[in-house]
Amino acid sequence: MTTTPIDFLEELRWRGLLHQCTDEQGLAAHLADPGANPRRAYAGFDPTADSLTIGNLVPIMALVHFARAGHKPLVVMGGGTGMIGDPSGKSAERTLMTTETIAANVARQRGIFEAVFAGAGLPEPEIANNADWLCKLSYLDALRDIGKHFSVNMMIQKESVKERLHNREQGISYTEFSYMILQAYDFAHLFRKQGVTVQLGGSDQWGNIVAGSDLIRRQHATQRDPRASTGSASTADNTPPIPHTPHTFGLTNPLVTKSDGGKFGKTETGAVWLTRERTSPYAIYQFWLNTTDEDIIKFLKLFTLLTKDEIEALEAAHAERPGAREAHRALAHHATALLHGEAEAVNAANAAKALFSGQIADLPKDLLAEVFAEIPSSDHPRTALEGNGVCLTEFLIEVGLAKSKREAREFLANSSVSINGHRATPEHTLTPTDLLHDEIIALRRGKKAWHLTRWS
RNA sequence: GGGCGUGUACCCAAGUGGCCAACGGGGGCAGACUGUAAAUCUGCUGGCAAUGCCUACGCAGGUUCGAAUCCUGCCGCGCCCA
Repeated sequence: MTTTPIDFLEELRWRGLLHQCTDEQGLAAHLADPGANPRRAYAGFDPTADSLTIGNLVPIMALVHFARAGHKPLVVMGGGTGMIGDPSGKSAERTLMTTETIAANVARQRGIFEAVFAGAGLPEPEIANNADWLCKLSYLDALRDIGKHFSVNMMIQKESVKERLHNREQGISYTEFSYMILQAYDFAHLFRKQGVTVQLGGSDQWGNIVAGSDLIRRQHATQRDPRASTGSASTADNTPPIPHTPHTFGLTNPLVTKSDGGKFGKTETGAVWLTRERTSPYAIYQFWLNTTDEDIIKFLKLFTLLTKDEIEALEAAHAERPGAREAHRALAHHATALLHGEAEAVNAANAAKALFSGQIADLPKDLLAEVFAEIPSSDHPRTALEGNGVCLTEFLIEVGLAKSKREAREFLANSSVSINGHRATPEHTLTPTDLLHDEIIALRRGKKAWHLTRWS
Protein backbone atom coordinates (compact mmCIF):
# COMPACT_ATOMS: atom_id res chain seq x y z
CA MET A 1 0.00 0.00 0.00
CA THR A 2 1.34 3.37 -0.93
CA THR A 3 -1.36 5.43 0.72
CA THR A 4 -0.32 7.99 3.27
CA PRO A 5 -0.05 6.61 6.77
CA ILE A 6 -3.01 7.05 9.01
CA ASP A 7 -2.87 8.61 12.45
CA PHE A 8 -2.86 5.63 14.75
CA LEU A 9 -4.61 7.07 17.78
CA GLU A 10 -7.11 9.04 15.76
CA GLU A 11 -7.92 5.93 13.77
CA LEU A 12 -8.45 3.82 16.86
CA ARG A 13 -10.59 6.52 18.41
CA TRP A 14 -13.13 6.87 15.64
CA ARG A 15 -13.30 3.14 15.16
CA GLY A 16 -14.06 2.59 18.81
CA LEU A 17 -10.90 0.56 19.29
CA LEU A 18 -9.45 2.73 22.02
CA HIS A 19 -10.38 1.83 25.54
CA GLN A 20 -7.58 2.86 27.86
CA CYS A 21 -4.18 4.38 27.29
CA THR A 22 -1.47 5.00 29.84
CA ASP A 23 -0.65 8.37 28.31
CA GLU A 24 -2.51 9.43 25.20
CA GLN A 25 -0.67 12.68 24.63
CA GLY A 26 2.66 11.09 25.25
CA LEU A 27 1.87 8.27 22.87
CA ALA A 28 0.66 10.69 20.20
CA ALA A 29 4.00 12.49 20.39
CA HIS A 30 5.86 9.21 20.48
CA LEU A 31 4.21 8.09 17.25
CA ALA A 32 4.28 11.48 15.56
CA ASP A 33 6.94 10.79 12.96
CA PRO A 34 6.83 7.23 11.68
CA GLY A 35 9.11 8.07 8.77
CA ALA A 36 12.02 9.09 10.96
CA ASN A 37 11.08 7.15 14.08
CA PRO A 38 9.11 4.03 13.35
CA ARG A 39 8.02 2.61 16.68
CA ARG A 40 7.37 -0.91 17.71
CA ALA A 41 4.24 -2.20 19.40
CA TYR A 42 3.38 -5.72 20.40
CA ALA A 43 0.34 -7.67 21.41
CA GLY A 44 0.44 -11.11 22.94
CA PHE A 45 -1.72 -14.09 22.07
CA ASP A 46 -2.38 -17.22 24.06
CA PRO A 47 -1.72 -20.56 22.39
CA THR A 48 -4.49 -22.28 24.33
CA ALA A 49 -5.98 -23.63 21.11
CA ASP A 50 -4.78 -24.32 17.60
CA SER A 51 -6.70 -21.28 16.44
CA LEU A 52 -7.80 -17.90 17.71
CA THR A 53 -11.35 -16.73 18.13
CA ILE A 54 -13.04 -13.71 16.73
CA GLY A 55 -12.48 -11.85 19.98
CA ASN A 56 -8.76 -11.98 19.29
CA LEU A 57 -9.40 -10.18 16.06
CA VAL A 58 -9.68 -6.92 17.99
CA PRO A 59 -6.05 -6.65 19.10
CA ILE A 60 -5.03 -8.03 15.71
CA MET A 61 -6.87 -5.15 14.06
CA ALA A 62 -5.10 -2.77 16.44
CA LEU A 63 -1.78 -4.13 15.22
CA VAL A 64 -2.96 -3.74 11.64
CA HIS A 65 -3.77 -0.09 12.23
CA PHE A 66 -0.41 0.35 13.90
CA ALA A 67 1.23 -0.94 10.74
CA ARG A 68 -1.00 1.24 8.57
CA ALA A 69 0.24 4.18 10.60
CA GLY A 70 3.74 3.42 9.39
CA HIS A 71 5.00 1.74 12.53
CA LYS A 72 6.19 -1.79 13.11
CA PRO A 73 3.92 -4.27 14.84
CA LEU A 74 5.17 -7.37 16.59
CA VAL A 75 3.07 -10.40 17.35
CA VAL A 76 4.11 -12.30 20.44
CA MET A 77 2.89 -15.84 20.75
CA GLY A 78 2.62 -16.92 24.32
CA GLY A 79 4.50 -20.18 24.02
CA GLY A 80 6.02 -19.54 27.43
CA THR A 81 3.21 -17.75 29.21
CA GLY A 82 0.81 -20.32 27.78
CA MET A 83 2.53 -22.87 29.96
CA ILE A 84 1.26 -20.98 32.99
CA GLY A 85 -2.14 -19.65 31.96
CA ASP A 86 -3.46 -16.14 32.30
CA PRO A 87 -6.07 -15.88 35.07
CA SER A 88 -7.48 -12.71 33.48
CA GLY A 89 -11.07 -13.25 32.56
CA LYS A 90 -10.93 -16.86 33.64
CA SER A 91 -13.27 -18.01 36.36
CA ALA A 92 -11.48 -21.26 36.99
CA GLU A 93 -7.98 -22.55 37.27
CA ARG A 94 -6.77 -23.82 33.96
CA THR A 95 -5.36 -27.18 33.23
CA LEU A 96 -1.76 -27.02 32.15
CA MET A 97 -0.94 -27.80 28.57
CA THR A 98 1.91 -29.90 27.35
CA THR A 99 4.81 -28.18 25.66
CA GLU A 100 4.15 -30.16 22.48
CA THR A 101 0.56 -28.95 22.31
CA ILE A 102 1.61 -25.38 22.85
CA ALA A 103 4.29 -25.53 20.20
CA ALA A 104 1.80 -27.00 17.72
CA ASN A 105 -0.75 -24.33 18.54
CA VAL A 106 1.78 -21.56 18.13
CA ALA A 107 2.63 -22.90 14.71
CA ARG A 108 -1.02 -23.06 13.66
CA GLN A 109 -1.85 -19.58 14.87
CA ARG A 110 0.90 -17.95 12.81
CA GLY A 111 -1.16 -18.43 9.68
CA ILE A 112 -3.90 -16.21 11.03
CA PHE A 113 -1.63 -13.21 11.40
CA GLU A 114 -0.15 -13.76 8.00
CA ALA A 115 -3.61 -13.97 6.48
CA VAL A 116 -5.03 -10.87 8.13
CA PHE A 117 -2.03 -8.72 7.30
CA ALA A 118 -2.12 -9.94 3.74
CA GLY A 119 -5.85 -9.21 3.65
CA ALA A 120 -5.08 -5.68 4.81
CA GLY A 121 -2.50 -5.28 2.06
CA LEU A 122 0.36 -5.18 4.54
CA PRO A 123 3.62 -7.11 4.72
CA GLU A 124 3.81 -10.02 7.10
CA PRO A 125 4.24 -8.93 10.68
CA GLU A 126 7.19 -10.08 12.69
CA ILE A 127 6.23 -12.90 15.03
CA ALA A 128 8.08 -13.84 18.20
CA ASN A 129 7.51 -16.59 20.73
CA ASN A 130 8.01 -15.73 24.36
CA ALA A 131 9.03 -19.30 25.07
CA ASP A 132 12.33 -18.28 23.47
CA TRP A 133 13.24 -16.09 26.41
CA LEU A 134 10.95 -17.23 29.20
CA CYS A 135 12.16 -20.81 29.10
CA LYS A 136 15.69 -19.64 29.72
CA LEU A 137 14.69 -17.76 32.81
CA SER A 138 15.73 -19.50 35.99
CA TYR A 139 13.43 -19.47 38.94
CA LEU A 140 15.95 -17.93 41.31
CA ASP A 141 16.96 -15.26 38.84
CA ALA A 142 13.36 -14.43 38.23
CA LEU A 143 12.63 -14.08 41.93
CA ARG A 144 15.68 -11.89 42.47
CA ASP A 145 15.57 -9.70 39.40
CA ILE A 146 11.88 -9.47 38.65
CA GLY A 147 9.98 -10.58 41.72
CA LYS A 148 11.62 -7.88 43.79
CA HIS A 149 9.86 -5.27 41.72
CA PHE A 150 6.43 -6.66 42.42
CA SER A 151 4.46 -6.04 45.52
CA VAL A 152 2.12 -8.80 46.51
CA ASN A 153 -0.14 -6.13 47.97
CA MET A 154 -0.47 -4.68 44.49
CA MET A 155 -0.81 -8.03 42.79
CA ILE A 156 -3.74 -9.11 44.90
CA GLN A 157 -5.49 -5.87 44.06
CA LYS A 158 -5.51 -6.85 40.43
CA GLU A 159 -9.02 -7.43 39.19
CA SER A 160 -8.55 -10.91 37.83
CA VAL A 161 -6.75 -12.05 40.95
CA LYS A 162 -9.07 -10.33 43.37
CA GLU A 163 -12.04 -12.01 41.78
CA ARG A 164 -10.57 -15.44 42.21
CA LEU A 165 -9.44 -14.60 45.72
CA HIS A 166 -12.96 -13.76 46.79
CA ASN A 167 -14.75 -16.34 44.74
CA ARG A 168 -16.09 -19.10 46.95
CA GLU A 169 -15.99 -21.73 44.25
CA GLN A 170 -12.63 -21.08 42.70
CA GLY A 171 -9.33 -20.18 44.19
CA ILE A 172 -6.19 -19.31 42.34
CA SER A 173 -2.99 -21.28 42.32
CA TYR A 174 0.42 -19.74 42.93
CA THR A 175 1.18 -20.58 39.32
CA GLU A 176 -1.53 -18.45 37.84
CA PHE A 177 -0.99 -15.80 40.46
CA SER A 178 2.52 -15.42 39.09
CA TYR A 179 1.33 -14.97 35.54
CA MET A 180 1.41 -11.20 35.70
CA ILE A 181 5.11 -11.25 36.45
CA LEU A 182 5.85 -13.23 33.33
CA GLN A 183 3.87 -10.99 31.05
CA ALA A 184 5.51 -7.95 32.61
CA TYR A 185 8.84 -9.56 31.94
CA ASP A 186 7.88 -10.00 28.29
CA PHE A 187 7.40 -6.31 27.88
CA ALA A 188 10.65 -5.53 29.71
CA HIS A 189 12.53 -8.05 27.61
CA LEU A 190 11.10 -6.77 24.34
CA PHE A 191 11.80 -3.21 25.37
CA ARG A 192 15.42 -3.98 26.14
CA LYS A 193 16.24 -6.33 23.30
CA GLN A 194 14.02 -5.11 20.50
CA GLY A 195 13.15 -1.55 21.38
CA VAL A 196 9.45 -2.25 21.74
CA THR A 197 7.81 0.69 23.47
CA VAL A 198 4.09 0.03 23.14
CA GLN A 199 1.95 -2.87 24.26
CA LEU A 200 -1.54 -3.39 22.91
CA GLY A 201 -4.16 -5.75 24.24
CA GLY A 202 -7.74 -6.33 25.26
CA SER A 203 -9.14 -4.41 28.18
CA ASP A 204 -8.67 -7.46 30.39
CA GLN A 205 -4.96 -7.08 29.80
CA TRP A 206 -4.72 -3.63 31.34
CA GLY A 207 -3.30 -4.88 34.61
CA ASN A 208 -0.68 -7.01 32.89
CA ILE A 209 0.29 -4.23 30.53
CA VAL A 210 0.69 -1.66 33.26
CA ALA A 211 2.69 -4.16 35.28
CA GLY A 212 5.07 -4.41 32.33
CA SER A 213 5.51 -0.67 32.12
CA ASP A 214 6.09 -0.51 35.84
CA LEU A 215 8.69 -3.23 35.68
CA ILE A 216 10.59 -1.42 32.96
CA ARG A 217 10.58 1.77 34.97
CA ARG A 218 11.71 0.07 38.15
CA GLN A 219 14.44 -1.93 36.51
CA HIS A 220 15.68 1.30 35.03
CA ALA A 221 15.57 3.00 38.41
CA THR A 222 17.49 0.13 39.94
CA GLN A 223 20.23 0.53 37.39
CA ARG A 224 20.46 4.26 37.97
CA ASP A 225 20.32 4.08 41.71
CA PRO A 226 21.49 0.86 43.31
CA ARG A 227 19.87 1.84 46.60
CA ALA A 228 16.48 1.50 45.02
CA SER A 229 16.92 -2.23 44.66
CA THR A 230 17.22 -2.66 48.39
CA GLY A 231 14.01 -0.89 49.15
CA SER A 232 10.70 -2.63 49.19
CA ALA A 233 9.04 -2.58 45.83
CA SER A 234 5.78 -1.71 47.48
CA THR A 235 7.06 1.71 48.37
CA ALA A 236 7.97 2.49 44.80
CA ASP A 237 4.96 4.74 44.47
CA ASN A 238 6.42 7.06 47.06
CA THR A 239 9.60 7.70 45.15
CA PRO A 240 9.53 10.75 42.94
CA PRO A 241 9.58 10.16 39.20
CA ILE A 242 13.07 9.72 37.88
CA PRO A 243 14.11 11.98 35.02
CA HIS A 244 14.69 10.33 31.67
CA THR A 245 12.67 7.36 32.71
CA PRO A 246 12.26 5.05 29.72
CA HIS A 247 8.88 5.87 28.36
CA THR A 248 6.70 2.95 27.43
CA PHE A 249 3.03 2.95 26.63
CA GLY A 250 0.11 0.65 27.18
CA LEU A 251 -3.10 0.76 25.23
CA THR A 252 -6.13 -1.46 25.46
CA ASN A 253 -9.00 -2.18 23.14
CA PRO A 254 -12.51 -2.38 24.47
CA LEU A 255 -14.22 -5.64 25.07
CA VAL A 256 -16.62 -6.08 22.18
CA THR A 257 -20.17 -6.30 23.41
CA LYS A 258 -23.44 -6.99 21.69
CA SER A 259 -26.34 -4.63 22.13
CA ASP A 260 -28.57 -7.48 23.27
CA GLY A 261 -26.18 -8.27 26.10
CA GLY A 262 -25.15 -11.62 24.66
CA LYS A 263 -21.57 -12.71 24.47
CA PHE A 264 -19.87 -11.61 21.28
CA GLY A 265 -18.41 -14.34 19.13
CA LYS A 266 -20.64 -17.20 20.12
CA THR A 267 -23.02 -19.03 17.84
CA GLU A 268 -25.19 -22.11 18.10
CA THR A 269 -22.17 -24.19 17.17
CA GLY A 270 -19.85 -22.55 19.67
CA ALA A 271 -17.11 -20.01 19.31
CA VAL A 272 -16.33 -18.36 16.00
CA TRP A 273 -12.76 -19.13 15.02
CA LEU A 274 -10.36 -17.48 12.67
CA THR A 275 -9.17 -20.55 10.77
CA ARG A 276 -11.18 -22.31 8.11
CA GLU A 277 -10.67 -25.72 9.67
CA ARG A 278 -12.73 -24.63 12.65
CA THR A 279 -15.02 -22.01 11.12
CA SER A 280 -15.46 -22.15 7.38
CA PRO A 281 -15.48 -18.98 5.28
CA TYR A 282 -19.17 -19.58 4.71
CA ALA A 283 -19.82 -19.91 8.44
CA ILE A 284 -17.98 -16.75 9.32
CA TYR A 285 -19.69 -14.92 6.48
CA GLN A 286 -23.00 -16.02 7.95
CA PHE A 287 -21.88 -14.95 11.40
CA TRP A 288 -21.25 -11.41 10.23
CA LEU A 289 -24.35 -11.31 8.07
CA ASN A 290 -26.49 -12.19 11.06
CA THR A 291 -25.22 -9.27 13.08
CA THR A 292 -28.05 -7.49 14.77
CA ASP A 293 -28.92 -4.08 13.33
CA GLU A 294 -27.91 -2.19 16.44
CA ASP A 295 -24.34 -3.45 16.18
CA ILE A 296 -23.77 -3.31 12.47
CA ILE A 297 -22.05 0.07 12.26
CA LYS A 298 -19.93 -0.62 15.30
CA PHE A 299 -18.72 -3.87 13.80
CA LEU A 300 -18.00 -2.27 10.44
CA LYS A 301 -15.66 0.11 12.23
CA LEU A 302 -14.03 -2.58 14.31
CA PHE A 303 -13.64 -5.41 11.85
CA THR A 304 -13.22 -3.88 8.42
CA LEU A 305 -10.80 -1.37 6.98
CA LEU A 306 -13.53 0.57 5.22
CA THR A 307 -13.04 4.31 5.51
CA LYS A 308 -15.09 6.63 7.63
CA ASP A 309 -16.89 7.92 4.51
CA GLU A 310 -17.68 4.43 3.27
CA ILE A 311 -19.08 3.42 6.61
CA GLU A 312 -21.16 6.57 6.89
CA ALA A 313 -22.60 5.86 3.46
CA LEU A 314 -23.53 2.36 4.59
CA GLU A 315 -25.07 3.76 7.74
CA ALA A 316 -27.27 6.03 5.67
CA ALA A 317 -28.21 3.19 3.36
CA HIS A 318 -29.14 1.03 6.28
CA ALA A 319 -31.23 3.74 7.91
CA GLU A 320 -33.14 4.14 4.68
CA ARG A 321 -33.66 0.49 3.77
CA PRO A 322 -32.87 -1.74 6.72
CA GLY A 323 -34.42 -4.74 4.99
CA ALA A 324 -31.88 -4.58 2.19
CA ARG A 325 -29.09 -5.16 4.69
CA GLU A 326 -26.45 -3.45 2.60
CA ALA A 327 -24.35 -2.74 5.65
CA HIS A 328 -24.59 -6.36 6.73
CA ARG A 329 -23.44 -7.59 3.35
CA ALA A 330 -20.54 -5.16 3.38
CA LEU A 331 -19.46 -6.29 6.83
CA ALA A 332 -19.77 -9.96 5.93
CA HIS A 333 -17.84 -9.51 2.71
CA HIS A 334 -14.99 -7.40 4.01
CA ALA A 335 -14.54 -9.19 7.29
CA THR A 336 -14.52 -12.56 5.53
CA ALA A 337 -12.13 -11.33 2.86
CA LEU A 338 -9.75 -10.07 5.51
CA LEU A 339 -9.34 -13.59 6.83
CA HIS A 340 -9.86 -15.78 3.81
CA GLY A 341 -9.33 -13.56 0.79
CA GLU A 342 -11.61 -11.92 -1.74
CA ALA A 343 -12.36 -15.08 -3.68
CA GLU A 344 -13.57 -16.96 -0.63
CA ALA A 345 -15.71 -14.05 0.46
CA VAL A 346 -17.38 -13.96 -2.94
CA ASN A 347 -17.93 -17.71 -2.85
CA ALA A 348 -19.47 -17.49 0.57
CA ALA A 349 -21.81 -14.75 -0.62
CA ASN A 350 -22.81 -16.75 -3.68
CA ALA A 351 -23.41 -19.85 -1.64
CA ALA A 352 -25.57 -17.87 0.76
CA LYS A 353 -27.54 -16.35 -2.07
CA ALA A 354 -28.08 -19.75 -3.63
CA LEU A 355 -29.18 -21.44 -0.43
CA PHE A 356 -31.42 -18.73 0.89
CA SER A 357 -33.16 -17.97 -2.37
CA GLY A 358 -35.11 -21.13 -1.64
CA GLN A 359 -34.77 -22.30 -5.23
CA ILE A 360 -32.25 -25.03 -4.62
CA ALA A 361 -33.83 -27.30 -7.14
CA ASP A 362 -33.29 -24.79 -9.95
CA LEU A 363 -29.62 -24.20 -9.29
CA PRO A 364 -27.24 -25.12 -12.05
CA LYS A 365 -24.96 -27.97 -11.22
CA ASP A 366 -21.73 -25.99 -11.28
CA LEU A 367 -23.03 -23.48 -8.77
CA LEU A 368 -24.12 -26.31 -6.51
CA ALA A 369 -20.61 -27.66 -6.69
CA GLU A 370 -19.28 -24.36 -5.43
CA VAL A 371 -21.79 -24.31 -2.62
CA PHE A 372 -20.55 -27.73 -1.62
CA ALA A 373 -17.17 -26.32 -0.84
CA GLU A 374 -18.59 -23.76 1.52
CA ILE A 375 -20.99 -25.61 3.74
CA PRO A 376 -20.97 -28.93 5.60
CA SER A 377 -21.42 -31.89 3.31
CA SER A 378 -20.99 -35.62 3.24
CA ASP A 379 -20.92 -38.55 0.84
CA HIS A 380 -23.19 -41.56 0.98
CA PRO A 381 -23.64 -44.79 -0.94
CA ARG A 382 -26.39 -44.48 -3.47
CA THR A 383 -27.63 -47.97 -2.83
CA ALA A 384 -29.00 -46.79 0.54
CA LEU A 385 -31.66 -44.78 -1.31
CA GLU A 386 -33.03 -47.83 -3.09
CA GLY A 387 -35.70 -50.04 -1.61
CA ASN A 388 -37.25 -48.54 1.52
CA GLY A 389 -35.11 -45.45 1.29
CA VAL A 390 -33.35 -43.62 4.08
CA CYS A 391 -35.18 -42.76 7.29
CA LEU A 392 -34.95 -39.01 7.83
CA THR A 393 -34.98 -39.22 11.62
CA GLU A 394 -31.82 -41.23 11.69
CA PHE A 395 -30.24 -39.44 8.79
CA LEU A 396 -30.56 -36.05 10.47
CA ILE A 397 -28.47 -37.37 13.32
CA GLU A 398 -25.97 -38.93 10.97
CA VAL A 399 -25.25 -35.63 9.25
CA GLY A 400 -25.26 -33.68 12.48
CA LEU A 401 -28.42 -31.67 12.00
CA ALA A 402 -29.98 -33.26 15.07
CA LYS A 403 -28.39 -34.43 18.29
CA SER A 404 -30.77 -37.28 19.09
CA LYS A 405 -33.76 -39.05 17.66
CA ARG A 406 -35.97 -37.24 20.09
CA GLU A 407 -34.70 -33.96 18.71
CA ALA A 408 -34.90 -35.15 15.12
CA ARG A 409 -38.55 -36.12 15.60
CA GLU A 410 -39.22 -32.76 17.13
CA PHE A 411 -37.72 -30.95 14.15
CA LEU A 412 -39.75 -33.05 11.74
CA ALA A 413 -42.92 -32.51 13.76
CA ASN A 414 -42.32 -28.76 13.71
CA SER A 415 -41.74 -28.97 9.98
CA SER A 416 -38.42 -27.25 10.40
CA VAL A 417 -36.61 -29.62 8.07
CA SER A 418 -36.62 -29.14 4.35
CA ILE A 419 -35.30 -31.22 1.48
CA ASN A 420 -34.07 -29.35 -1.56
CA GLY A 421 -36.01 -26.32 -0.39
CA HIS A 422 -39.31 -28.08 0.33
CA ARG A 423 -40.72 -28.85 3.76
CA ALA A 424 -40.29 -32.46 4.74
CA THR A 425 -43.07 -34.43 6.40
CA PRO A 426 -42.26 -36.61 9.42
CA GLU A 427 -42.98 -39.71 7.36
CA HIS A 428 -40.68 -38.80 4.51
CA THR A 429 -37.91 -41.19 3.53
CA LEU A 430 -35.15 -40.26 1.15
CA THR A 431 -35.33 -42.06 -2.20
CA PRO A 432 -33.75 -41.58 -5.63
CA THR A 433 -36.60 -39.22 -6.55
CA ASP A 434 -35.17 -36.66 -4.10
CA LEU A 435 -31.91 -36.43 -6.00
CA LEU A 436 -30.96 -33.20 -7.73
CA HIS A 437 -28.80 -33.59 -10.82
CA ASP A 438 -29.03 -37.27 -10.08
CA GLU A 439 -26.61 -37.10 -7.15
CA ILE A 440 -27.34 -34.37 -4.61
CA ILE A 441 -29.77 -33.88 -1.76
CA ALA A 442 -29.77 -30.60 0.17
CA LEU A 443 -30.99 -30.72 3.75
CA ARG A 444 -31.87 -27.72 5.83
CA ARG A 445 -32.88 -27.50 9.46
CA GLY A 446 -34.46 -24.32 10.70
CA LYS A 447 -33.51 -21.20 8.85
CA LYS A 448 -29.77 -21.50 8.70
CA ALA A 449 -28.44 -24.97 9.27
CA TRP A 450 -27.61 -26.61 5.98
CA HIS A 451 -26.07 -29.89 5.00
CA LEU A 452 -25.43 -31.12 1.49
CA THR A 453 -25.22 -34.78 0.68
CA ARG A 454 -23.79 -36.46 -2.37
CA TRP A 455 -24.87 -39.95 -3.37
CA SER A 456 -22.77 -42.13 -5.59
C1' G B 1 -2.82 -30.93 59.33
C1' G B 2 -7.69 -29.32 62.12
C1' G B 3 -12.74 -26.99 62.25
C1' C B 4 -16.97 -25.31 59.60
C1' G B 5 -19.36 -25.03 55.09
C1' U B 6 -20.34 -26.43 49.98
C1' G B 7 -20.79 -29.61 45.23
C1' U B 8 -27.98 -30.55 41.47
C1' A B 9 -28.63 -30.63 34.06
C1' C B 10 -25.20 -25.65 29.37
C1' C B 11 -25.23 -21.53 33.56
C1' C B 12 -27.70 -19.72 38.04
C1' A B 13 -30.77 -22.09 41.32
C1' A B 14 -35.20 -24.92 44.12
C1' G B 15 -35.78 -29.61 46.14
C1' U B 16 -33.46 -32.28 52.46
C1' G B 17 -36.89 -40.19 52.22
C1' G B 18 -41.79 -41.88 47.79
C1' C B 19 -46.03 -36.68 44.54
C1' C B 20 -38.42 -36.14 40.93
C1' A B 21 -35.95 -36.86 34.62
C1' A B 22 -36.10 -33.15 39.20
C1' C B 23 -39.67 -25.98 40.55
C1' G B 24 -38.09 -21.26 38.69
C1' G B 25 -34.83 -17.99 35.87
C1' G B 26 -31.11 -17.40 32.07
C1' G B 27 -29.20 -19.46 27.74
C1' G B 28 -29.97 -22.57 23.48
C1' C B 29 -33.05 -24.86 19.57
C1' A B 30 -37.62 -24.89 16.70
C1' G B 31 -42.41 -22.62 14.95
C1' A B 32 -45.35 -17.90 13.85
C1' C B 33 -44.36 -12.64 12.43
C1' U B 34 -40.11 -10.37 9.69
C1' G B 35 -35.23 -8.85 6.53
C1' U B 36 -31.08 -15.15 7.35
C1' A B 37 -32.15 -8.65 12.22
C1' A B 38 -34.50 -7.03 16.88
C1' A B 39 -38.88 -7.26 19.80
C1' U B 40 -43.14 -10.35 20.73
C1' C B 41 -46.04 -14.94 21.13
C1' U B 42 -45.87 -20.57 21.23
C1' G B 43 -43.39 -25.28 21.85
C1' C B 44 -39.01 -28.11 23.13
C1' U B 45 -34.51 -28.51 26.00
C1' G B 46 -30.95 -36.66 29.39
C1' G B 47 -31.44 -41.11 26.08
C1' C B 48 -34.21 -45.10 23.88
C1' A B 49 -37.04 -50.44 20.76
C1' A B 50 -41.55 -44.89 24.47
C1' U B 51 -48.78 -45.41 28.28
C1' G B 52 -42.80 -48.42 29.48
C1' C B 53 -37.41 -48.85 30.20
C1' C B 54 -32.36 -47.03 31.03
C1' U B 55 -28.99 -43.25 32.67
C1' A B 56 -28.44 -38.97 35.86
C1' C B 57 -28.28 -34.58 41.46
C1' G B 58 -19.21 -34.54 42.86
C1' C B 59 -17.04 -40.10 43.26
C1' A B 60 -17.38 -44.97 45.78
C1' G B 61 -19.96 -47.80 49.09
C1' G B 62 -24.02 -48.51 52.81
C1' U B 63 -29.10 -48.04 55.37
C1' U B 64 -34.20 -48.59 53.32
C1' C B 65 -39.67 -51.77 50.23
C1' G B 66 -37.93 -46.96 48.21
C1' A B 67 -32.46 -41.99 48.20
C1' A B 68 -30.77 -35.96 44.83
C1' U B 69 -32.56 -36.17 49.98
C1' C B 70 -30.09 -40.39 55.65
C1' C B 71 -24.97 -42.82 56.99
C1' U B 72 -19.51 -43.85 55.90
C1' G B 73 -15.19 -42.99 53.11
C1' C B 74 -12.93 -40.29 49.23
C1' C B 75 -12.33 -36.05 45.85
C1' G B 76 -12.96 -30.72 44.48
C1' C B 77 -13.88 -25.83 46.18
C1' G B 78 -14.56 -21.82 49.96
C1' C B 79 -13.97 -19.65 54.85
C1' C B 80 -11.45 -19.90 59.55
C1' C B 81 -7.36 -21.99 62.49
C1' A B 82 -2.29 -24.28 62.31
